[in-house]
Amino acid sequence: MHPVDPHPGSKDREQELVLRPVRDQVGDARGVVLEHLVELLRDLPVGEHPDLRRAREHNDLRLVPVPPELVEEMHARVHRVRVGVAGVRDPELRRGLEHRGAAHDRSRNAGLPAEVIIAVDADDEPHRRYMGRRGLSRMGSPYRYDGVAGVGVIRRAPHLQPMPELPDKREAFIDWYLAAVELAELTDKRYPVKGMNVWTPYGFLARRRLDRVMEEEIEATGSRPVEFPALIPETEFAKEKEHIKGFDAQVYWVTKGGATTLDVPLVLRPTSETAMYPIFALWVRSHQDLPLNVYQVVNTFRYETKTTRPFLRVREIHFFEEHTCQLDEERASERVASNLAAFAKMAARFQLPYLAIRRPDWDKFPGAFYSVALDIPVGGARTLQIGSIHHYRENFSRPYGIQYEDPTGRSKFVHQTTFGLSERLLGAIVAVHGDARGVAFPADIAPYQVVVIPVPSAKGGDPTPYAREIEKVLREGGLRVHLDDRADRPGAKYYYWESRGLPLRLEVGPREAEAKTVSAASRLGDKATIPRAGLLAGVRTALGAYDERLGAQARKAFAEAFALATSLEELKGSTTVRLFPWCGSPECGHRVEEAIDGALLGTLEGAPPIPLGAPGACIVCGRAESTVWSAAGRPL
RNA sequence: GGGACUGUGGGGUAGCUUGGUCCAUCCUUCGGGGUUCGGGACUCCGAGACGCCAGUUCAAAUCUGGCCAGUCCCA
Repeated sequence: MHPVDPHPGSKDREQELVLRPVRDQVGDARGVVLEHLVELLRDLPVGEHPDLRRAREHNDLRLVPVPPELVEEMHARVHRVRVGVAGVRDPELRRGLEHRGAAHDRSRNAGLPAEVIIAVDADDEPHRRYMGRRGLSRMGSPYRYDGVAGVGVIRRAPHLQPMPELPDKREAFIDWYLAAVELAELTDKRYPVKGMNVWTPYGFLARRRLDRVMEEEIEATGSRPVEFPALIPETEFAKEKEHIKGFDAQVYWVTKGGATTLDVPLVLRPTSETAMYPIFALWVRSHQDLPLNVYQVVNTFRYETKTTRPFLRVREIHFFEEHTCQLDEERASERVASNLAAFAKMAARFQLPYLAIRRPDWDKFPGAFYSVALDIPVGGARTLQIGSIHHYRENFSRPYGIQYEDPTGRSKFVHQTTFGLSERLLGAIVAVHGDARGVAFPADIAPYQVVVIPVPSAKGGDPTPYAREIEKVLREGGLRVHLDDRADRPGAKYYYWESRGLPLRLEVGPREAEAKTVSAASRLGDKATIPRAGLLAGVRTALGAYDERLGAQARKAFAEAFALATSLEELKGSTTVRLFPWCGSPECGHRVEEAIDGALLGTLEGAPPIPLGAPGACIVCGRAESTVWSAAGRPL
């Protein structure tokens, strides 16, 4: 009998094996096992055995035929591995292996996270080659049992098995982001059109919260909802030259109705200026019709050529767009300011710190007089534009003929503004608030603010009625609450809801039922006991405190995302978004973009996000007059 | 727009170099049973895949072509 350990190792030994660091595949428990075996076999005189060499190179020892001359060697090392049979369906073979003290039955191994088969065979070439592929199941009677030396299996220590983890947010942001979004089930990206994803119920609930906040805050400034059609005739679309130039490459065309080719091709709106403005020309007649402030929340379409990502870059965009017509340039500028103020209120509800920044001329919205972008830092020097506000002056009103008669009877063109936001906000909330456990929603956005989790116990009786009572009180108090009464273990539910960003979890078990309390735990780990008597107020307080902490955390990270740059050198390979004085000249601006290998985001509207004095000499040309604090980064 | 690479159950993967032992591996997931429940339990039974279409071949997950989808790099 060879020296494979016929007796399962002690608990301690198993744990020792399991606790070895996973080599490179996060969450791949098999990696732990393989690492161990690689180690075992590291010193084997592998010689010219290609299979073993390959196995060693690829760290894949799962199906390695071991040449006979190495058998003894190997077994001398394999003693630390618990040996069993996995995947062996042939009863005769299994019995044979079991007889040699080498097996557990298949069913006991079915749940294993790892399976390592070390088979030894001295038989003919084809046999040697394929014996492993079918888990040895074909190695019954037709083959010589003597050729099989053993099948190695490492059992896990169940409570110590590493659970799948998200990629590191700092090291691999985009991987983390995609995994977090997927884990939270905010979207289903398996829809077979690139850049067009399905809104799942949970994701839709979050989106609807975002929409509500946007609608409430914009309506508070006197804007009213409208909805324009999705298709725009080419003839209208083509009226403003800069605008079409900017969107030409990314529009979807509708060229046929049934089998008939359309006389005038239709554009699927990439944005709605050209859909609305011919109608605005009809709506606006006199100065009494102004201002015209309307918004819509619709889907727009852009044929993105870059890599699409859920919420961040999509081809069907869930778009909030406000369009206004104002009496004159000054009133339009005031509207821009009003939009900025409205966004500040929205952002406060999202707990999102942001940068309002005026884009350089070469990066403004196609057709705009100027553009103010809303940017957030998302790690390193990377930034994400989450919205924009544009002043159009008369650039659109002239080609579209949007004129009014002023009080003196003179005809004038309106000055227009727009304000755009999208589901990128949801991506931003994920990006900013999410952590190693997944996404974290601010209370105003969370699909559910509170989830009640009953904690059953054999001795304590059924807590469900009490849990229902809690749920009812909170619901009647106006909270978005959900009772998770699935037949799962409480711990599993905790992880589930944390990964989905739930702000506040209420644990309700026999102890709480007895004491007439609930135990609350926030997404940030804060715990509290809330008395049943003051339940609603207590929950509200906890939610408020959670939001406050979430916001504070975000503001801290926000401030740390910026650093002053005093020379072009410092922009190169920068690991933060950089702030610096800029003279405003395009030449200097482009030098900045080259240096940071990204974009000059523009000039700050308002105070810098970190304390800085008055801007000094331009970072590029050294001119000291009329410089402005500016920012550069690498847009995502 | 140019180039390279990839596509295996719901998710992640093994197998592909060298076509055959593959009615395809493992983890997870899902359905059912038992047992359990205060931080991802265990256990038993079961379900589920070779992107699509052609071609080569006695034989295709594996080779070839086209399409579709995706990723990366360059513009």
